Amino acid sequence: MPELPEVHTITSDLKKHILDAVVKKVEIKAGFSVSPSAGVFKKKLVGRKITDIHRVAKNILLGLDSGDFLVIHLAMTGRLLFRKTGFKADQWERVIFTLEKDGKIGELRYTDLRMFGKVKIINKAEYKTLQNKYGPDPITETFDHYRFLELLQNKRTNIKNALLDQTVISGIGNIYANDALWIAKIHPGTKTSDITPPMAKNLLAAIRGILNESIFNRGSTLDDKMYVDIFGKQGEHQNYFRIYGKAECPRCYIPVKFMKLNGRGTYFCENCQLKSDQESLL
DNA sequence: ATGTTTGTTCCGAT
DNA sequence: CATCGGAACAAACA
Repeated sequence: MPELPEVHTITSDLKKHILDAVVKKVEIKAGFSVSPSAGVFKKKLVGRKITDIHRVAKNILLGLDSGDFLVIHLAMTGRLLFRKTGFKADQWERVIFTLEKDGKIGELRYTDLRMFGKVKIINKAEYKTLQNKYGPDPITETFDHYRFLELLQNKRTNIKNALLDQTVISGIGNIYANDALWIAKIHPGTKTSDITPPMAKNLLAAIRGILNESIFNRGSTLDDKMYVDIFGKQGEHQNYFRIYGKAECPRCYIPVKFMKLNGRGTYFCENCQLKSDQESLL
């Protein structure tokens, strides 16, 4: 479930609590695969110190003193939970990392219901490849709406699908794509070729605004409670959704339209989110 | 029981 | 040949 704000929240909390910790033990539960093989994975991890923690797109990266990186992608239902040793078992445990910091022992638990998430060790070269895969990060990189527009113009799809394309702009998922388009008053089905410079400018500002607001609110926890922070606490941003999951438009108070666009649930207001061909009539 | 789900990747189609 | 979009991945819930 996590998108950029949720991954950001987890990453910054990890940085506060487990930076400089040493990995004492790694347990991989039956039925879950890590990369490389479980044996190599453990060998590259046990005894290593975590010297750097940051986010790349929706990936959590833990830099090790060996130069390798532990990469965790939570996909739809992954969680990272920081627990005291002996704390009751969590649901859907897949990998347990035992850590020691300042003489204190704790566990970082990777749990994942659907197991779409990825846990792997990569080297420096693979880290470069990972970084290069992604488009600009809307909150950590400085780029303007001209560059954004250029990236969009290279696509032949609708704007919502382009926002979800991590090679165009990274970190946005379905929820924030819906809300950003609503804030920018752009119809999700608008062809990227119909996006004008003012639209790109508004949209980039909307994306940055909504992502930063959600980070302030420590991310969004939906009804299924899948996203929680490393201490098991829910986010608050679900209380501030604009159009995602809504029945009526907060601006127009008319019923929200729902459709499937590229297989993803898409909410929009047909009154205030205009397609560009309609916009030209204004 | 069938349909739905915050993400990504693979493969067939265009 | 590059790009797009649907299916698949797996499990719980309504």
